[in-house]
Amino acid sequence: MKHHFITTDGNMKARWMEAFPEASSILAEQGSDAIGTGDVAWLVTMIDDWPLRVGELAQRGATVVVLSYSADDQEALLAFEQGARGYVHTLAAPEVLEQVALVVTNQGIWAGQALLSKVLSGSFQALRQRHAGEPSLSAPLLGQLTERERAVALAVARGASNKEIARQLDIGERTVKAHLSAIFKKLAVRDRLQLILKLSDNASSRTA
Amino acid sequence: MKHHFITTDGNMKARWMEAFPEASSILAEQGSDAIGTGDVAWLVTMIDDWPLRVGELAQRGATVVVLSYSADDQEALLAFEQGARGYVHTLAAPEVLEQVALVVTNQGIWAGQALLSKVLSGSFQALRQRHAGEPSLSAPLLGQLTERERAVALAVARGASNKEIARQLDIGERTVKAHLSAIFKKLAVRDRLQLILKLSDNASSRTA
DNA sequence: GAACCTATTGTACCGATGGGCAGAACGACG
DNA sequence: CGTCGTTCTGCCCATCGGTACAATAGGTTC
Repeated sequence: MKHHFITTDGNMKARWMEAFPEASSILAEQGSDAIGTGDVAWLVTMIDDWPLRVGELAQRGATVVVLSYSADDQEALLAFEQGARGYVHTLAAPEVLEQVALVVTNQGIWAGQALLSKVLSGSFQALRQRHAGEPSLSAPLLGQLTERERAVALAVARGASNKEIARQLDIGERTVKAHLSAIFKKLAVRDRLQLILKLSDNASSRTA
Repeated sequence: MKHHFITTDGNMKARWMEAFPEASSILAEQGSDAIGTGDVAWLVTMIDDWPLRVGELAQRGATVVVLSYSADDQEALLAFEQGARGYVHTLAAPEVLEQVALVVTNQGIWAGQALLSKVLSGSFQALRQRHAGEPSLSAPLLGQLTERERAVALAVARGASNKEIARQLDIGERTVKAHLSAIFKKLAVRDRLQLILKLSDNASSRTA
């Protein structure tokens, strides 16, 4: 496993050498033939078509880390979209670079804290909606319920109370509870709150 | 910061002990009281309601890593959806586990390569849309709330109970109720159910 | 300083919720 | 015919959720 630093001028930063004394320097104009599967390619964003290069390298089986002077979330996401495994500041300390290498070569990713929290908190929502269109999650969710349970589940998803559901379906409130208990168990949620969240996550693509 | 391995049988794998000699073993049936804020909770998917446990632990401020025998993207996604910071194979080597711990305790996430490309490429488009449009999904709604009320509202939107919110914000359950009453009045909803629906409605109508 | 907002917590009440235990009716399957 | 799954219901009980009626304390505004 080798380290390659791909730059526009072929100049290696001192701290790069410090972190990886064996690393090679590659000019952006050069081809990527010297980079093999499993190698780590460090690529700076000074290169005009760096996103393309990232994709190309990732395709070849290289582990790509993008080095950027800016801490731009959009840029980072673009990098990851192209298949990069890491996104680090160009001026990162040698110890950090070693840490990054350790992580990315072991199936991890490396990105800034701010970006990660965004990805985890916000974008997963959208991603789940994307997956919801497939018959993988949404259909099996309601599909594993009986007809009556499904009716109750949908009523709950609208925010109805047990009493309201009972009236709507013309059954006793106790029966609604019974159905709900079955639903909770089947869908592995603890209460109607979680059920709403679970359902709305998978239904928003169809109701919206 | 402690490491806790939560399993169905209480049996710790040898490599777990190797990676974290100080780690404790917790039975799935047991409560999570021994796990504190900042601790790392390693949770196996053998546990029936592991998604729920993940959410619960994450809510408590623990750093959750899901251990699974299968490398299932959907499962991993579910894990992260519930607030897990890592998703790693149950049979991962001790060195890998240590790396995972290092990453997740530093605000990083850990997941398999295949999933990451999916997640990040999806997130990229989601973030891009979001940044192009309004700054926040339900900004107008949350904007009329105080900082504390907003925190409570967001916790409710995740499906948290009053007790969980109290733990999370380190305040009394009674105080949570007080904030909730204020929220209900301001947003003109009758209960947390409607609040969730109102917040999620606002989110989907904007992205659609 | 008074008025006001915010955050915090208390006691108490009551309806809503979830589950345990139990039973009955019905259709399907073997 | 017996078993199983589904639907429906009863009673009881523990907990949760929301609110009314308070109080204390730290800020800001006028």
